[in-house]
Amino acid sequence: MAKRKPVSIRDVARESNASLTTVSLVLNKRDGRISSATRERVLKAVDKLGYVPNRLAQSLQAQKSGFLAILVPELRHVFADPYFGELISSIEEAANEAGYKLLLEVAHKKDIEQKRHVELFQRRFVDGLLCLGSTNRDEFLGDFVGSDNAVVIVNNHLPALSLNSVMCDYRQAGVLAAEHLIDLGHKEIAYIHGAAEVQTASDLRESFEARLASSGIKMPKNHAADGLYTEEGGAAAAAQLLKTNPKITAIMAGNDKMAIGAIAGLKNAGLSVPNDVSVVGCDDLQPSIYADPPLTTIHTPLDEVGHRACSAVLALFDGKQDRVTETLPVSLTLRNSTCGPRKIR
Amino acid sequence: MAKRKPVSIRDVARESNASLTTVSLVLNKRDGRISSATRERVLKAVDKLGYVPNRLAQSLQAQKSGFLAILVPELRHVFADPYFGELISSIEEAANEAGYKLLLEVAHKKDIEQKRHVELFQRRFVDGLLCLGSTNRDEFLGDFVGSDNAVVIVNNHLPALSLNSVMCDYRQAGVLAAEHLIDLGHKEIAYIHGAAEVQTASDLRESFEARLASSGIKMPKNHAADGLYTEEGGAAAAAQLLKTNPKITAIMAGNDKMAIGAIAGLKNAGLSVPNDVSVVGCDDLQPSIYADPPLTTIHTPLDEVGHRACSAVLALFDGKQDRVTETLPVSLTLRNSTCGPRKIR
DNA sequence: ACGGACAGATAAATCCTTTTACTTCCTAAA
DNA sequence: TTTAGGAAGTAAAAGGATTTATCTGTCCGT
Repeated sequence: MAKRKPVSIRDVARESNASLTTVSLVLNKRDGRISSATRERVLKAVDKLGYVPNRLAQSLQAQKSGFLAILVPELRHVFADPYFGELISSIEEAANEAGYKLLLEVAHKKDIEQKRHVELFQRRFVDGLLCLGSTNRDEFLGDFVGSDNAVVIVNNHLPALSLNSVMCDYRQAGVLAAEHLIDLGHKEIAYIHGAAEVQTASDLRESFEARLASSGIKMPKNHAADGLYTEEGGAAAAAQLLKTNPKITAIMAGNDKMAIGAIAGLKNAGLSVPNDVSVVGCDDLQPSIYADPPLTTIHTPLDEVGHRACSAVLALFDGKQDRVTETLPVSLTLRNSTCGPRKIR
Repeated sequence: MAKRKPVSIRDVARESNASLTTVSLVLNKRDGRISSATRERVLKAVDKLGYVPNRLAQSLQAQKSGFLAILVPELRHVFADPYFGELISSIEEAANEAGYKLLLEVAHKKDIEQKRHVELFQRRFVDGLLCLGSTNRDEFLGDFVGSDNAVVIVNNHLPALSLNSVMCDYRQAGVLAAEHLIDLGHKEIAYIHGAAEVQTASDLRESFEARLASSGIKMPKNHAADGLYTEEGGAAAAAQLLKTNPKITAIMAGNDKMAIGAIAGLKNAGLSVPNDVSVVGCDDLQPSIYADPPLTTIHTPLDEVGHRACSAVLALFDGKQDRVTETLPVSLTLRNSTCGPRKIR
């Protein structure tokens, strides 16, 4: 299988007895000044030779790659996480729509150390970058502050760095979740939180606690536990919380994953959800539908976030916009993991 | 924020009073014939100007893009599916290791109609292509047969098309699952299958039924139902199967997703898993661990598949290999969704 | 018959690197 | 003194497209 030499615009020019310029003009429909006879000749040659323009040459000349990169953290099987998956899917839709292709970038430590993330732009790999799962610890993102690179933080924001972002309103999420539990009559409420270095996680927790407080419900220190953003962590946290504080009747988790883990942990401890303990999640990803019981959770419009983030990064690249910070409203999705508190224990 | 003009090798040459060639030689370490004084001058200039080579120009000249594409089917939220996610993660690892970047391609119908998948190569977008979730209906893959493009079908094979592939042994999977249920003493066994146009799905089913048959266990037509490769489908299929054939004591599902759905469907119908009905899945993806009960399933080494598929596509591109068909062994992962059949009903 | 306008087409520059094929200048051997 | 050979370096081509500036003609008006 010898590699056939690909046809170039030169071959088309020769075949059709026209100049490179003419061929290029015809192909790019800037052919106002080309006679239809010539145009036909050129198109026939293109067809005959099966010519397709080499996009490396095009990009080199146009000074744009036509690629956007998606940067995800270096976690085990990160792409198998439906949170990232849903975002990626929606970004892909929008990118495809706009004629862009998507590059996958994992923030491998060694790449970051070598400033590969900056090279992504310098070396013309991409026109824009969408950062998923960023945390306050990702200092390398500072390299983009003040640069003219089109970078958008997706579904998060970093108070320490002035960067563009498109995200859900996690403060509103906290309020909605709190109000739901308050409305159901819960008083002894616990919280399973994700990593503190994720700003939206802090936002969620703070607003949740603040809303409880404003209704006179206090959350002591020992009513909070770290769920490590994993099912295992959620399960362990739930088990421990109820062991330490048997009076707890409801648990809010920082995301669906931990909530689902929490349900498993509670069941394991012989408790029934929601009859003994109500559980609320946050994200509303597909697995929450198939949880047992199906999870009551805060719906975050990740599709919308993905689409807007993609539009934003393109607007930035095109210079149509200078700065983007969008916050999208969330809502409560009621399923079967919550009910009123048990009367007596 | 005006876009700064990027530094090119020209600027470095000027700054260091050397020729383009010299700079290039130094940068590419083919500098045997460059004096160390000159080398130093060049490197200093590179450093001072912050020069990084433009990879579009490099790729254009080298006639290779340094990209591999991952082609996935056009399914809603395809990236949120942990099956694809796990494969993508492992492919990414291998690609990164080899210095390659990954491009995401969704097989959108309109793109396929326009032969965009072939253009991926013709236009030098990628050096190789990894096809996930392909089916016997994907006739467009025929465009790659006999071409010199580096294309690998990942975790599947297409009998109608002579293409490279790396996959798990789904025939062995069927045998292992069947033997497990036979060993437990089951006689009334049902099957929830995925799409018939997925070859490995047929392989799995056929070998499963054949193994049962060789132990004298027949599976009548009405012991099989389509689970549509979704949780919902699995749930519906399980419910229907048990309604029609109340004597069924075990169900094998074509993948974990349908198995988890089946468990939900059975529970919903008031049946207990595994005490009333055993359920076996196939894939061994993360959610199967957190199913309730944790799912007994066939472990398919997707990580290994991803790694090997990536190596294969690179070997093909480099011309080190002409044809690849690998089949990797699977194993049974025992969890709690199976036990012996209930005695009486 | 001459200048201007316009249609149709093209040569050459540009984007940025790598690589091939020299050119110079020395040194050491004959 | 010539000459072969090595060391150090560079001009130019190639890779494939787009775009700018320019060049022929032709036709019209005066």
